[in-house]
Parts: sequence; structure tokens; C-alpha cells
Amino acid sequence: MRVQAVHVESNGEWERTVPAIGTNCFTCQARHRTEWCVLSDDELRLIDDNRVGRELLPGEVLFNEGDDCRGVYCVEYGLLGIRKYDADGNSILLHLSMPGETLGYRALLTDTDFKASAEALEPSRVCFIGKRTVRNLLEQNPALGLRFLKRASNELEEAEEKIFHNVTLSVRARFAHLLAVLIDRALSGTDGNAGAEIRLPISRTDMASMIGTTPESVSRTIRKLEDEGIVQFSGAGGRTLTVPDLETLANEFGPQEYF
Amino acid sequence: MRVQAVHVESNGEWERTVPAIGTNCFTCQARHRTEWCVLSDDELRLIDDNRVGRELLPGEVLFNEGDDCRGVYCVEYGLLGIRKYDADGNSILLHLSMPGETLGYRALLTDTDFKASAEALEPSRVCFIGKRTVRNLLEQNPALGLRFLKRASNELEEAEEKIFHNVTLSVRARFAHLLAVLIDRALSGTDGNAGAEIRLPISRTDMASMIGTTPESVSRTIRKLEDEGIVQFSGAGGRTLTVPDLETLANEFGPQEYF
DNA sequence: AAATCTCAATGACGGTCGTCAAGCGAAACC
DNA sequence: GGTTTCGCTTGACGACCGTCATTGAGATTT
Repeated sequence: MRVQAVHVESNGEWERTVPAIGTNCFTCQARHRTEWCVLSDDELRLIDDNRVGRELLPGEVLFNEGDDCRGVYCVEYGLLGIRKYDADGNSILLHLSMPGETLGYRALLTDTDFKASAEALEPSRVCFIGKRTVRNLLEQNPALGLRFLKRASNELEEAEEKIFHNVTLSVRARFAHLLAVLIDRALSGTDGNAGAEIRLPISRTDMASMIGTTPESVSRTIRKLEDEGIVQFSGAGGRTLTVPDLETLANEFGPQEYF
Repeated sequence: MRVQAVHVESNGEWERTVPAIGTNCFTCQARHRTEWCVLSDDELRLIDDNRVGRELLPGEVLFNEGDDCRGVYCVEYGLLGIRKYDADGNSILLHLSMPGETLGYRALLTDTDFKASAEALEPSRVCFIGKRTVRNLLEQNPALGLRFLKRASNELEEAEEKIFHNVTLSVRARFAHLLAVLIDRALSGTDGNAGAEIRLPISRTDMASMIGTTPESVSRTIRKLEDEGIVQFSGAGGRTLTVPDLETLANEFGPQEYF
């Protein structure tokens, strides 16, 4: 049986995603990208028996900053945003979670509450796996812990890269970089390195918060990049992004990197 | 036998630190703060037999960005700075490494080269532990991996906090925060929550890079904070920091956090 | 279909902060 | 001891970017 994530957009309204009936850990499309891929069949069965699936529509919240962590969530399909809120209620988008990513492992391991909140940006499906199950597996199979350790190391590298960019690059360069990352994400699997056309999964405000600036500055930056023919925004909400030449876009943030 | 890290500053010149003769993993002052504290005596002996000690004077480099990782380094005493360089040769200081911290575990685990360089800021002593030894221990004792995982989780939380601060707080607030952290570090163990006087371990330029700004802006910020009586810089190189009331300093960045 | 709401775009304004330049003091070197 | 060098400070200038306010487009509601 073939299981596939399907979501449709009709009349601009998200429809409830086709229920992924019959889906389990063994047939999960995202499994080979998860940390759980090091588990034996018996161990995987343990997860499969104890998981609870949940589907989310855009805007639905999976957990909030400060909630206590009762387990982890594994993204089967869709896209989730990891946010932190400031005193005024504004949020900054720290991370985009793609299929195969497991959320909440840090809170579980450090035995603290969640340090950020998670919210669906596209129709998504996640599986919840309880604290106890995860802890058992970690003790039973050391390789699992090491996988998570690698994952944490990579995330840390990403975070430090981000800090570095925030202080060394301009708003324009950071925005160009963000677009390149979003295109990369959407086109993963595809080839075609010339141009690209994608639908942006996030709003101007969210993009602004990701690069540490304001929506206004993003708009103005977009304007300039469009005037120079580097990018093109169109469609509903200006969320269709067309980039005729990815190379040109990369030049906006690349030169500094390859010295 | 009591072993203690000692370093003296005479005539403004750093003298070679008193060699820590007889020091080993079992008597190491920093051990209970390290990840290695979960090891059995036999396992610890394995490290002890395979480690190589090294002393560093301020400015000496332990490893460079891009070097390949042949093992990890455990800080016995002193202070190390973790840096990244940009295209123009300017550096930003990502992190301060204190006694008990183990450096390089990420590069070891992800099997990549170092993503930043490490340099002594104070006279320091580190122990090198080879790749092979660490890998053996990780496989042998799952608890060790979990300890590193906790460590990585904490570092990640710190990094995200930093990203959040960089985009939501002003230079002034970030600088006040940095001072508070440096004071905390220097006074760890001490009580006395009223005022504080410490010697800063890093230059203006480094402080600037830590909060994503320029030395000039730091100087101006210092000027303002001094005019308002919140802090006082004196001594050689303006590196003696006096804060009459820590509460007042905390107000510079605190109110936003406790809403 | 009109009204309401949300989000994006754009203009005007002002402040923060980065850049350039000069001056200064302390340490380091010959 | 004199010179050089390096890091900190201070000033002047200006650009970038954040804030505020207005307009407009598209979607949703009644």
C-alpha cells in the first residue's frame, strides 16, 4: 500500500488533508530521514504501538513555549514553524520543521519545559511519542542517542551560522539568503539549477522576523530586488516567488563567503 | 594532595602558569562539572592514560576553523574564546569556554572539521583526548552520549536565546546583558548580590563582536552607562568593571523578559 | 453586494548605529 | 629612553533601517 501526503488548495481555502489511513512507522515516507532509522524492527514496533497521530491545519498550535514536555513529535508531512514570543506579543520564527524532523527532544532530555512554541504553517501530520517510550529506547539503544546528538550538533552549527550572518550581513543579503534557503527546501529532490518558481510558505512578517528585521524593510528590499530583475513576486498575497537565475540571487550573499 | 590552578599577573605581564604537576583526571578540579563525571573509575582511567595536557598563554591558539578534528579538548582551568572569522579577517566571539567544558565534541561526532577556532583568553590548561578513545567510551557507556546531548541542548538553547536577543534588544540592552553574564561568570561561587567588581577577560572589540556591534558603539554605550552611574570602568585598559548595584544593571535588559 | 478584516506596499520622518578620521595612553619593542 | 604599535575614546557625518500612518488588494462575513 502506498501512502502519500496530499493537500489541496481550492478557492484559496485549505481543505482538511486526506487522512493518512493505514500509515504507520514502517510505511512512513519520512522515516529514513528521522533519527529513528537506527532502530531495529522490534524497537520501531514499540514506537508504532505507542504513537498518537495528529493532523494540523495552518495556524493550529502543537505546543506552546512553557508547556511541559510529555513526549516528542515527529513530523510526517507538512511544515511547522518554531516560534518565540517577545514581551509585546510579537513572534520571531526561529526554525522551519520539515517532514522527518522530531520536535521536543531537547525539552525531553533536559527535563525542562518547551523553550519555544510550534505551529503548523501548512497542513501537517505529526506523531506523538510519549516520554517513557523515548526514554526506554534511548537506554536500550545507544545509537539512538548518538543520532540525536548529531542532530543537535547540526542545529547548533546552523544557529551559530545564523548569529554570524545576523551581525555580518545586511538586511538585503540576509533576505536573499533566506529566499535561497526556502527555494532549496521547496526544490529538494528536483534538479534544475537555472531558475525556480515556488510558493512561499510564510508571510512577510514571518520572513522579516526570521532575518531580524521588519515587514516594511522586507517589502522595500523586495521592491529593490524586483527592480533589478533578480526576483519576482506575484500571485495571491505576493506569495509566488520567481527567480530567473539562482546564481544572481546567490551573489547577493555569496561573495563574502568564498574569499 | 591538593591541586589548584594558579596564575599571577605581575608588572602587567602574564607569567607562565604554575605547572599543575601531578594533576590527573581523578584529582581534576573541574571534573565534576564535565560530561566525564558519569564514567566509572576504569573508564576514567582510560581517559587519564590517553590524555595529553597542554598549557596556553593568552592569545595562543588551540585549533583553527577548518582544522580537522582529531579529538576533544577538556578545559582544566583558564578561559578560552571560540571565534569565527569573516572575509575581512574580523572575528566574532561566539562563546567563552570555562573550566570543565569539553571542546570539539561536535566536530568529532559529525565527523567534520572545526567550524570555529579556539584561543586562550587567560592562561589556561587543557587536556587533549583522542578521537578513538572518545568513540570507544561513547559506545561503551551510553550515559556519556546522553550527557553530551544535554550539553548540546543547553548550548542550543543559549544560541537561540542569543539570536532572539540580537533581533529584539538594543545595543545598550545587549551590552548590559553581556556585562551581567560576565559578572555572573566571574562571581560564580561567591554570594553578595549587591555590587560587584571584576576584571574583564576580553577587549572592547571582542565584547562588541559578541553582541553584534562595533567597538565605537560599545565605547559610547559605556560612556552613557557611566554618566548614569550604572557602571564604572577603570584600571589598565579600562578593564576593571565596577557595578554598584546589579539590580539597576539588570533593569537595562530585564523588564522585557518578565512581563 | 456591501462591509469588515487582514496583510502587503509605500511614503515620510527620525533615530540609532556604522563608518571614517583624529587624538590619546599604555604597553612593547628596539 | 625613544619610538612604534595597539587598543580605547571621541567627534562628525550619513546611511540604513525602524516607526508611524495611509492606501490598496484580496478574502471572509453578514
